[in-house]
Amino acid sequence: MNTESYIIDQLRKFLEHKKLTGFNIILQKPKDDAHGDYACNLAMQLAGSLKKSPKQIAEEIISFIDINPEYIAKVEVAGPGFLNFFRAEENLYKSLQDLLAAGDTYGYSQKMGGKKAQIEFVSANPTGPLTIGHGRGAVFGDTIARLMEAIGYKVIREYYFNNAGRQMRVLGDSVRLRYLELTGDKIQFPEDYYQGEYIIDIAREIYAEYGERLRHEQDITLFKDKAETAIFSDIKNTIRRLGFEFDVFYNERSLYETGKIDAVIDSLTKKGLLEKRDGAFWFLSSKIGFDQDRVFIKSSGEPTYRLPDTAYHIEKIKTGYDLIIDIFGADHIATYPDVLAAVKALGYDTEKIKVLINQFVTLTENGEKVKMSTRKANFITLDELMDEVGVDVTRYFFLMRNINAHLNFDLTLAKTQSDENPVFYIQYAHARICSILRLAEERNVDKSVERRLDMLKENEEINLIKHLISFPAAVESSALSFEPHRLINYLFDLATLFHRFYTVCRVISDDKMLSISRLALIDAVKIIIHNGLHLLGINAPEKM
RNA sequence: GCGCCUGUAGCUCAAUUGGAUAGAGCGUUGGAUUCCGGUUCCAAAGGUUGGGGGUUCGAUUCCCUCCAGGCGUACCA
Repeated sequence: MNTESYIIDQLRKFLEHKKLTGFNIILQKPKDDAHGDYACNLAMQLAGSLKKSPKQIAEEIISFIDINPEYIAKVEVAGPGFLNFFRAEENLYKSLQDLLAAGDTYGYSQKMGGKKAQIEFVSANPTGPLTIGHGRGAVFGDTIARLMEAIGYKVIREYYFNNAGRQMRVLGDSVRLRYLELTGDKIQFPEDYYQGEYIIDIAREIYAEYGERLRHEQDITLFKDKAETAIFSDIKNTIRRLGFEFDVFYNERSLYETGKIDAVIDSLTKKGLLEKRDGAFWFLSSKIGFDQDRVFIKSSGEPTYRLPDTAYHIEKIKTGYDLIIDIFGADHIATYPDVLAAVKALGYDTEKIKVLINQFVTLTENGEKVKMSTRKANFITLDELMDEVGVDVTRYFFLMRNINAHLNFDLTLAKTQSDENPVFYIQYAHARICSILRLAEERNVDKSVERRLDMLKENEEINLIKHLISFPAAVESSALSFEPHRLINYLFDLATLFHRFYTVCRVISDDKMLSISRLALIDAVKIIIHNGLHLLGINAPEKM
C-alpha cells in the first residue's frame, strides 16, 4: 500500500463512522510544498451537513483517524480547513524501489482491464494525401489509443471511409482529364476539380500502363479506382510513418450491402421520426428537442452522410464496445448531435460514445501565417511536414496543446534543433542519463556495494523522486480526461527536475554507496521518460 | 440571427476538473560551468485571467450578459 491509498482508506473510515454518504474523497497535490504532499478538502465539504466550522471538523478527523508513521509523518489543519498530509519518507523510497522493479511496465495499469474500446479517427475519404489538418487528429487519436491501452483497454483503431458519392466522382474525372492531357488532348480543367500534383502522378501511372487506349473511355470507374488505390496506399504509408496502423478500415458501402441502412429507415419510420416532404426524407429532430429537422435522404434518392453515420454508430454499439470514441475536426462539429439523437431515438444507449473535437491548426513560419487550401493544392501535406521536422517533433507539436484550443504550429520553432525546441529538452535529459550510465559502465562502478535509496536526501532528489512516483497518476488522469497534453507537461516538468538535480548533485563520485544510489535514481528517470514518450509515440534517444 | 470552441504575462500556452500566494517556455535584463553531454542551471522584471454582474467559505474554472476571434449553421462530407 502507498501513502495515498492509506490516507483515502482512513478518511473513508471516518465517513463510515459518521454514517455520511455521497462525499468524494479527493486528494490533491498542493502546489506549495509547505502544504504537504497531499491535501484534502473533506472538512470543507462536510461543513454544510455537519453544521460545524471546517476547522473544527478537520480537528475531529485528525483525532479519529489512525496516523500510522509508516505512511504519514504528520497531518496539519491549514487555511480555511484543509487537511495537509506529509508523507513518511520511508514510503517515498519504497515507492521508488517499486518503480525500479516494474521498469518498462511502470505506469501501466489494469484499471479498465478486460474492457474494449474502439477509436475512430482520421476517416478521411481517399481524395488526396493527408494534410496537416488531418495530422492533428491522427496523432491525437493514436495517442488516445495508447493511453487507453495503458489503463487496460483492449483498443481497436478504426478508419471509416466512403468511396462513393460526388467527391469521388469528381476525383475520378479529375484523373481522367489529366490523363487526356497526357495524350495530348486540349482540356478544360474545372476550378472545383482536384488541382493537386498527385492527380497528375496518378494519371501518369495510368498512361504508362494503358497508353492511349483509354482516350475515348467515358466511364470514370477505372480512373476512380486507380486513384483510390494509389491514394489509400499513400495514406497508409503516411500513417505508418507516424508510428501506428489501423486495425479496421470500415467502408461505408458495407452498411448498404448488409441492409443496415434500410433497417434504420424502417425503424425511424415506425417511430414516426422520418417523414417524406418535398421529395426528400426528413429526420424529425424538432420532435425531440432540436431547433430544426434534418434531411436523411435527398430528393435525388441519395442519402446524406447522416443516415449511414447513424447506421454505423448503431453497429459500433451492437459490437459491444465498452467505450466508443469519435474524433472529428472542428468542421464536423454540427454533424454529430443529430446523428447521436437518431441513434438514441432508436433505443440505443449513447452513453458509451465519447465525441472529441479537435480545433484547427494554423501554421506559422517566421511569425507569418501560412495559408492553406486543399482544393488549391497549396496545402502542406503531413509527409512534407515529417520530411521537414521529423516524426518526433511532428507528434510532440500536435500533442502539446489542449485539443479544443486552436493550435498554432510554429514551423520555425519546430525546425529548430536546439534548446528552444521542447522536444529536444526532454530527449536531451534522456540522452544525458544514458551517457552517464555508459560512463559508469566504463569506470566499472562497483555494483557489489549496497544500494541505499534513503541516502537521496537533497531537496532536488526528493522533488525528483516525488515527481517520478506520481507518473502512474499522471498517466491515468491524462487517459481519463482524454488529454495527452497533460502527459507532455508532466514529462517536461520531469526533465526540468532532472536537469536541476544534475547541476546540484554529482552522480558518479568517490562515495560508492551514494553513486550506486544516484545511478538508480537516474535510471528511474530514464525509465519514466522512456515510458512516457512511448505513450506519446515519441522516441527516447540514447545519443543525440 | 442560432449552435459549438476559444479569449490568462510582450508572444505561445499551463493551471491537479471549484482550492491556499494564477505558473512554464520563448523573448528582455543580469548571473552560474576545473567536474558525469552548456541542447544545462539560477535570478529579476512582466497579470484588473476580454468587460460587467451572480452563485459560496473560496471562481481562471460554474451560471447570466455584453465584446472579440475561429468553425459550423446545405437536399456537401
